[in-house]
Formats: sequence, C-alpha cells, structure tokens
Amino acid sequence: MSLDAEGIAEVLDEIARILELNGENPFKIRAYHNGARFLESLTDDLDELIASGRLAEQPGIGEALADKIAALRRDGRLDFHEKLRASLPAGLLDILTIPGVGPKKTRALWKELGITDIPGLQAACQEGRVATLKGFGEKTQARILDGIRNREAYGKRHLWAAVEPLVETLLKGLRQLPQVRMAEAAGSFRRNRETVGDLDVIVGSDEPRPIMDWFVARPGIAEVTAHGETKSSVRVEGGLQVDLRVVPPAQFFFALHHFTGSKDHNVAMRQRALSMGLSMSEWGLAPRDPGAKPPQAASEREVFAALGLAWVPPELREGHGEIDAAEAGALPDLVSLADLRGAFHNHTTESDGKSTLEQMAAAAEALGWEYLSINDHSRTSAYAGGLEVERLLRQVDAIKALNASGKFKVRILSGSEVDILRDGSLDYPDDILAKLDVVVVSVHAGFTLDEDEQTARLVRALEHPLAHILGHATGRLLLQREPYKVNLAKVIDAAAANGKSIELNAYPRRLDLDWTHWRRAAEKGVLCSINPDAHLADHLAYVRHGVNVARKGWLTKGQVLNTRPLREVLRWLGRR
DNA sequence: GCCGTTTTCGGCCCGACTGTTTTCAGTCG
Repeated sequence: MSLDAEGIAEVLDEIARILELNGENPFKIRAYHNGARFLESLTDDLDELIASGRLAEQPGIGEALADKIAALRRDGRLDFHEKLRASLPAGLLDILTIPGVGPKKTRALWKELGITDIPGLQAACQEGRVATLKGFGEKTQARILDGIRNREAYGKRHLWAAVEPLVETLLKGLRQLPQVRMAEAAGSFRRNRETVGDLDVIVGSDEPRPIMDWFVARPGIAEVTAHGETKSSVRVEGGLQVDLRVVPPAQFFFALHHFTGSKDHNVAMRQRALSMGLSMSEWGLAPRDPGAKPPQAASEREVFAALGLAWVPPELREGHGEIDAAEAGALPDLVSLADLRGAFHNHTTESDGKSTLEQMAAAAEALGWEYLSINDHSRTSAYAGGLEVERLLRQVDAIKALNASGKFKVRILSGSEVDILRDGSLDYPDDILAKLDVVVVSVHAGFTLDEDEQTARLVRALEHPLAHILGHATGRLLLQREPYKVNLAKVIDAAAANGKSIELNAYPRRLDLDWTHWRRAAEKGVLCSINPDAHLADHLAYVRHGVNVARKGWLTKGQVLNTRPLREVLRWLGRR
C-alpha cells in the first residue's frame, strides 16, 4: 500500500527520532525533520513532483531524501527505515515522548539499565534505580514518574476554540494590572493553528514579580510547575499548560515575535538577520559589529522593518514562503470576518439542527448577513433525520413563504447537504436537486474506501452538473478522527475543472479543508466557501474560525464565495 | 542530509532552564 504525503512525513520524523537515539549528526536529523515539514505543507501534487524529477529541487530536499520519498510513495515502505527500526526496541520511541527525557537520557536508560519501554521505566523509577544513574538524580526520577502518570491527560492538544475563552480572560486580567505595559498571546494560538499544544503569553513590564504572583494564583489552576522572575508555568484544569513570560518593555516586540514562531519562521528570520550582520534572539537584534547600535522596535512592524521586511501576519508565519513574499511586497491582503455577507451549509430542526428555520434566519440577520443557505441532511443520513423527498419539497416551500413574508431582510436560500453515495452518485434525483438553490455534497459514510476509490467518488460528485459545493472534504474530526484517504490534488483539480466551490467547514472540530491546501486550491481557481455547518443559531458565529483558517491559507476576499453580494452569489449558483 | 555573493567541503539559529554538577550536558521551545 502506498503512503500519502502526511504518511511519508510521519516515517521521516520517525527516522529522525531513531537517528537521534543512535546519536547521529544533529544536522542530518534536522534534514529528516525538514523533509517531513516540507511534505506536510506541500501544496503541489507529490506524484507530479516525483514523476517530473523536480522533487530534489524543492527546498530542503536533496537527492537522498527525494529517493526515499519516492520509494515510500511507491512501496509504502523503505528498507532503510525498517532496518533502523529493527536496530532498537520499539518502546524506546515512547520513552522519548516523556517530557524531560530526550535521546541521550533514553539511550542511557537503555544501555545502563536495560530499560526498553515505559512500563519498565516506571518500575525502575519506583525502585529508585533511575536516580542512581550518572546524570540522573532524585528530581529527574520524580519528574519522569510524573511525566508517565500525566501522559494521557496532558499529552494531548486542545482545540483553538476551546482555548480562546481562557486567553481572553487571562489577557483582560493581565492588562488591568498596573505593572503591565503590554500583554499578548503568542505561539500556535496566535498563529491560528486549529489546535494548540500549550499557550504562551508575553507581557512587557519592568516589575515582573507581582505579575507572576498574580498569575500563579488564578482560579482554575491545577498545578504550578514553574514560578520564576521571567517565566512561570501552570497547568490549568483540563490539562492545558500556560506559560507566562515577562520581559522589559523594550524587548517586548522581539519576544512576542520570537514566541509567536513558528520555529521554521524564526530560523528563516535569524538566517536573514545573519546575512545582514545581525544576530537575532528573543531579546532583540545584536549587530555583529560591536560599534554598531542595535535596532530597536516599538512595534512588531518595526521588528520586520529592521530586516527590510513588511509585517507578516502571525497566521502566515509557518515558514511557507512568507519571508520572500514580505521582501517582495507580495503578501496577500487576507480575507476578514467583516468581508462575509452570508454563509451556506446550515442545519435546522428538520434534520439534526437544534434551531428552527426562523431562529436561524433571525440569527443571520443579527449578523448583518444578506443571505443564509439552509442545507439539512439528505435521506440516506437517516441517523441525522435526513429528509425524504416530500419533506425536502415542503421545506423548499416553507423557505419561499418565509422570504415572501418580508419578516426578515436576510434572504434564505433553500438547499440540502446531499450525501455522496458510495459510487459517487448523489442522494436525490436530478429533478429534485434542480429545485434547490444550493447543493452541498458531502461524504457521511464509507470512510474506509481506499484512496483511489474515495478520490473517484468525490471527483464524480464534483462532476455532477447540479452540485455547487463540496462539504467537509476529508471528513476529519480534530483530535478524534483521522481524515479518510483521498487524493486532494485530484479533488481540487476536479473542482477547478467543473467550476465548483470547496467548503472550508468552520465547525471548530472540523476546519476542513485544512489550511495547508487553500493556497494551491485558490491558485487553481477554486472558490472557497466559509461555512459554519451550524446545528444551532449561535453556531453561525463559527464562521470566525473558518476565517482564521482561510487567512492561514493565504486566502483573499476575492477567493471566498460568500464575501460576494447576494446578486453575484445567485448568478454563480445559476439561480438567475 | 542539505547547501552555495565564504560554492562541492565545512558549515548548518539562539538562548533559557534544570538538575546535576564544580563548569556543564541535556532538553526544550
């Protein structure tokens, strides 16, 4: 079985971890990690890159990695990888995931004590054997035990949307403290990643102590893991780790930039700084020439300006070419929430929604929208109250009547979220689909088809002349369910060729398609629809999360269908 | 393993913290 780009990236990461345990050259290890990051953010078709021989020309990919990637794509396995794997007990890689235990310590545990997995490590700690090892001690042993105990609860990431309320409360509280000059969230949260590992908060102040004391005494804190002058860390109930860093105001914007990351972005920035005779760190820019004056920054814009760059929005800082674009003045003018004039793909009490048609209409009107499309489930999704033809037609009439009543200014569009059946056909006959304003087509079953079958299924649905928008294209549920196997490059090509839109499902647990695919899709001419997939009137506001992801995918207003006024949308839908 | 206004070898981003140490290695972000 062949592997997709993400699967190959996982193998490269694992190779890197094994090389680490073997004490290999750290730069070689980084090359494998870089290769994995390249594959994860790949926007071109991998098969095309391999076939055309252009893979080895990609940044960070040389002949050796190109060969290995091609082999993994073709065979789904790699001799080199399997031999490496066989050289170590499998459990050692798990030990590596314990905080505070890296490759050197793991290797020492293995070679000195014969420990090869986590249960063995736990037992050795409890017997006090680990503390006797050179380089280890009582505290390390206790920390390892804690790490093992907390692995399940603390190891996992958190949905961006679940972290946001905490961020707001925390920043509000911090900004009210008299010692605080500035305070911002940084890290993956600020970069609008769909999930957040831990939360970084940066404060500018000359008086850190009272701020730290306030911070570690917040309600809802399960554990204080560090309490220092410049950094404190807590574990809040629910498992999220929050790190607070306090820096002098003059360093604030350098620190904010540094801790916003990403790592790849920072590496590229430091390389650029070096080429300009400057050394960059979280503390600022230090000239190589000791006589020169270090650049100052009274805003993050000035940090970039010091390196001859336009300000890069945080969500673009993933090392995906944003620095070249900033230098060339070619950064995109990103879509914003205020640009949206309506949304498609929303449910009501007719299927599995919890709000009525009128409640949905009222909520859309309160948001100032011009239109709202109702797309309840189709008949095959019986588990979700999918509508038989008769009930669907009654809903179409009810929507017509509501529009005619003049009760709301917002125009309600009638539609359906039509199941794409296993063979790629749609769940209603064409004469019924033709009566709808908006046909969203989605997969709700048959997740286990192989990649070729699943791809053909989606492509066939996109070729249907009455389909408008492909819903949640990969079916993933963040932190819960993996996407199904599908060749997205081909799906995107099919959408482009047939003039269809692909949805950016804004439901916080979906955010599907993923941000990494939108640049490619938009370049191919595919319009994005930022849809809430609302099952409750309040869920319409989820479009905010969709906008965050669209921005992260470099999308501009012009590339998003529901920024267009009603008249243009109706024309695009083919409804006069 | 990658890469080249220091080009085919010899570099490769930066700093803080922790615990174990007597000056620093390992880990992390």
